[in-house]
Amino acid sequence: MAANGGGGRAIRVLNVAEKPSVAKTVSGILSMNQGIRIREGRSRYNKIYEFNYSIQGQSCQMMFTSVTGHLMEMEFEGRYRKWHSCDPVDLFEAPIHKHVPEDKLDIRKTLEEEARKCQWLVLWLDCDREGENIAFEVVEVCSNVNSQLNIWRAHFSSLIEREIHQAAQQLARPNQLFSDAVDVRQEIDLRIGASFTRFQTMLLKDAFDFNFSTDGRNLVLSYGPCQFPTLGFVVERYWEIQAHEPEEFWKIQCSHTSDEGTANFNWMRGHLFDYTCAVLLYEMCAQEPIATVTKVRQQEKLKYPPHPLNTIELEKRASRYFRMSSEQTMKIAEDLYQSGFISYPRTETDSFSTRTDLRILVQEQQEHPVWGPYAQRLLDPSSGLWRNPSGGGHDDKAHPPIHPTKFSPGESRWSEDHKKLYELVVRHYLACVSQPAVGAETTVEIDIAGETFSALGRTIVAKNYLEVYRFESWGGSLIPNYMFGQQFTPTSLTLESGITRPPPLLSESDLLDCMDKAGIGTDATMHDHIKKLTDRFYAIKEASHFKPTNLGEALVMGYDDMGYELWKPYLRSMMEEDMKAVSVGNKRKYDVLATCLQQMKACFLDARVNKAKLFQALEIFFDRTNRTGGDDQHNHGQLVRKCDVCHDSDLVLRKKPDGKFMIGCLAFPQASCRNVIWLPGSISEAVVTTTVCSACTPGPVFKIQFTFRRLEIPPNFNVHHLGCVGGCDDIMRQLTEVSGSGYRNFSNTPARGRGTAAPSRNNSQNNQQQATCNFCHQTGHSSSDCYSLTSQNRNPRSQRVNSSNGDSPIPCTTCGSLCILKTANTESNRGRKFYSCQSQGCKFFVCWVDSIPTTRGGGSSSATTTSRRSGRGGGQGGGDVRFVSATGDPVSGRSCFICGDPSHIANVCPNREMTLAPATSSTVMGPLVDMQAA
DNA sequence: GCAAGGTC
Repeated sequence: MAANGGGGRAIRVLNVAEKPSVAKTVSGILSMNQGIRIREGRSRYNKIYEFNYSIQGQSCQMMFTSVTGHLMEMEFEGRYRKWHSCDPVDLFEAPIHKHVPEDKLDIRKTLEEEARKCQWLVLWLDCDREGENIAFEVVEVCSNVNSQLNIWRAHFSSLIEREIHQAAQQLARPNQLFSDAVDVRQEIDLRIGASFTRFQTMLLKDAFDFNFSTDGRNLVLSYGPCQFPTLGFVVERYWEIQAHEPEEFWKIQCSHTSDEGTANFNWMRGHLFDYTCAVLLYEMCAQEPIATVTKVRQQEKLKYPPHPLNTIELEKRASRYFRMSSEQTMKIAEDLYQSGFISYPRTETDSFSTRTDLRILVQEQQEHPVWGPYAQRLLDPSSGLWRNPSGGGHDDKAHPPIHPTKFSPGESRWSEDHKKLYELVVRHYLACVSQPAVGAETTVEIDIAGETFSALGRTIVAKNYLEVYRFESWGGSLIPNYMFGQQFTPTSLTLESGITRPPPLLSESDLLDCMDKAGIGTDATMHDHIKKLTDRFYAIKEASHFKPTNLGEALVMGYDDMGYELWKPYLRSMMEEDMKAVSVGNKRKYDVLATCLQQMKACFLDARVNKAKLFQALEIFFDRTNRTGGDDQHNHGQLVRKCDVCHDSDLVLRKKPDGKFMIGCLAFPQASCRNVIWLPGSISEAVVTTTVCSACTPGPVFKIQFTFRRLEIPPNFNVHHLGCVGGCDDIMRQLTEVSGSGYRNFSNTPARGRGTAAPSRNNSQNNQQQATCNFCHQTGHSSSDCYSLTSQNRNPRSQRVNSSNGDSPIPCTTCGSLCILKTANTESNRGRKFYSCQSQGCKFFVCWVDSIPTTRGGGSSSATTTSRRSGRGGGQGGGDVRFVSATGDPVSGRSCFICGDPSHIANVCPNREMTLAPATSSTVMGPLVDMQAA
């Protein structure tokens, strides 16, 4: 800032912070807590601090107050605020303004009163884009009552004495570009959110019988650029789980027990999906089961403490360690912050400023009965426990990482959640400034018949931070000592099977992670978006994991079927990039707004044309109602043109309760305009498009895509017609003459080709309450639980494996349910057929059909119901059995190592059963041979 | 009855 000349009369300076706590702290620092007076403001929370200060030699009488976040809200003007006042598409252009909402009026009043008395205004808002935008809101309010104000911006990134004084002495001007970027976001969020929310709510709410309780709340099917991608993550994972087809794999497991203990050796190949290959390798090992130690490596390993805590980490860890929801975490954290026990809880920063006195925070914790002794050792230089914390690379330049600010052994008013969260913040902080845990690791590799196995042993040499950070552990076990070149016989060598499992549903921690990576929401709002999913009945939380409801899944499915990625995070990411471009001056605010809104409007109109996709998706899960209010969009109407009679309101396309279409003035019946165009009664569908008629004036007159009922129009007319009602369209005129208008049809002639069956079709097709399934026509389950619906019809995205129609199911040897023949579509096994249990709880993989033993010479390659696992592996016929590979070739020229017969391999040897342990779900062949005894 | 962003 320019110097203002020294001395002279003191000027009055109004200082405004983003929150009361900052006003208080900064006032304390600048006044050095001397001569400070506190006045009440109009608002209960926002006090006014008065003190004297000198800025670049200029004496200042400082008035320091605050707002509470944004002072203003963006809103549609007048009639557009009412849901039925306009077509939702109008919201892309409807006039908007910023205003101070009711609950902020007292803050505005304080600012106005103070601003009138001052010459300068200094803005101490947070140093981020939102802060800059709030700064301009404050400027607007203050300038309205005092246009002479000299306006300055203080830049500070932490509430540290030196930095605050520096900020006060180096005032700059507020940055309009930063603020513009936020204006862009606000406007886009409002227009997209309101238009899509009204559209889908009015379209679907009454059209379906939502068979869940709304707890007396009004059902709103909201859309938002943050909430929908958050829902998208939940649904996508759910689909991934549904699409998962378990695949069996095989691995060789080796263990060795000596006087010193047991070592479990893992196969370096991990596991193989090819059974035959695994058996071959296993046979080789089992035939020459001498293990030779090929490598012994001992090294020191460090396990580092976590980075300092930011909001997302706090939420994730509270969810993981205590199963606390992010919403509850933030509520408790806010309370702890308000009462002074922890620092500001909404921060992206995960590294401490070098100027922070880290030790003083530890000193305070020395008194604690549980972790106090650790804090004492931490401060003792001879313990060597201290370590300057490493940073995680994030810095919002406004707040430090979350850390304890005041010692407490636990307050009497604290809930269990308060205690847990305070303990987490303290222990996390102590861990951050501690040395990493030290472990001694021993890796031993052995070779058996050319196959490599390895075992890991670990002992913890120094726990260090793990002593205080009880939430983390570092498992490890001792293994016997081995020497390079040493040979031994394994205690057990088994071929084991496993089955690939689908990923779990998203936990809150996973969801926060997805949002963080995709840039959905901010640290202060992420938990709100998650909560919104449950509030809107889009998702439920079960055992700390999120699962989409039918409603949530159907909405995502509907948009997905339209081909839109409105439920994916890309839109938000693009907006974020545009905002950055605006904030650095690379793009202009109005250009970004215009482009984005134009694209979104086109998308909205497209979505409306394709609304049948939404209906189809919801019909899968819910019954249709007979209520005509279901398609409010049509009842309200889509804009066709400005009314050419009253010249005030709009002419809109409407669908009447009897299914006929008409175009009427929006002013009717409230106002007197009765302008109406009756459309042919033969129309089955009509949707206003974005195409503007080039002939009709005054424009724009939007063309309408009509669909006619074939039997009700002459054969030489097309059933599809892009028509205009402005007077230029001869086809429309002829069709109106031929089939009459909807009005005449309604009163005189019953419409042809129409019955009352339409609603009942849906009722019977989708009634989930019935005991008989509407899809497979079997009793005992509803269609929503029908397997065929789950795997194919209901979710077109889970067709990674297709059920084969032509083959009969076989009984499951595990659960008694039915196993059905499927075709794999995985990369490694594409086209192979296999049996798999259809029971959701069982998921038993039976076998690859092409690997099932066949009778030599019989030539049959058809699938049998034999299960390898059951030990009835076709081996009853003695040596008359062989294995065939997927290509039909013999897999090996080797003899059976059990009986020596060259016609088969050991897996199907008739003598094998004598050596087999009873089949279990995880161990197939072992322990095959007790090697020590052998 | 709509969004997301501040914050109390």
